[in-house]
Amino acid sequence: MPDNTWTTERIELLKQHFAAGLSCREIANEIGVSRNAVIGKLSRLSLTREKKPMCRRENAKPGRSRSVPRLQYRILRKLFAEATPAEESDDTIRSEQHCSLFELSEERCRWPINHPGEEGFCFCGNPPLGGLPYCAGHSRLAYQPGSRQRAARG
DNA sequence: CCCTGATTCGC
DNA sequence: GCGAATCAGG
Repeated sequence: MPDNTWTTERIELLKQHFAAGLSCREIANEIGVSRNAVIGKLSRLSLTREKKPMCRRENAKPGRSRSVPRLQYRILRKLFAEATPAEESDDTIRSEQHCSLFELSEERCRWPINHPGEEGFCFCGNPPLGGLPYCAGHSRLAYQPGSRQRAARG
């Protein structure tokens, strides 16, 4: 399907879906392109939604709002994600001896796998380094300054 | 954290 | 012209 980009047919679909009130995500999913592609094309066609999906710079409240740090937090998150692509993750570390909370011992790595409360939640269980609660790989992970426990294994 | 639309900028 | 990256907000 992805032969040519923005054939007249696709532009037609774009306009129709846009007129139908579909979100850019849905339009993109329907046509088979990325969301940014849809938005970019719409902007190029001067078809931006000038309605009120949200107002830019509407925050006129003094004091009660602290929406500044989130922006930087988002950027930092992406920066770390890029700066640490091949970093050792708990997914990379082979933990063949997963154990539950009650099966933990001094001989088992206490690194959590998956999110607490989740169905697959357990612990690494690998043999730890001397004096440390984690195995070699997870001890290294624990010391990573920027990477908190990104235990999301997918 | 997720999402949205809008703009920028390298290709 | 295209769209990923980024920005700006909910």
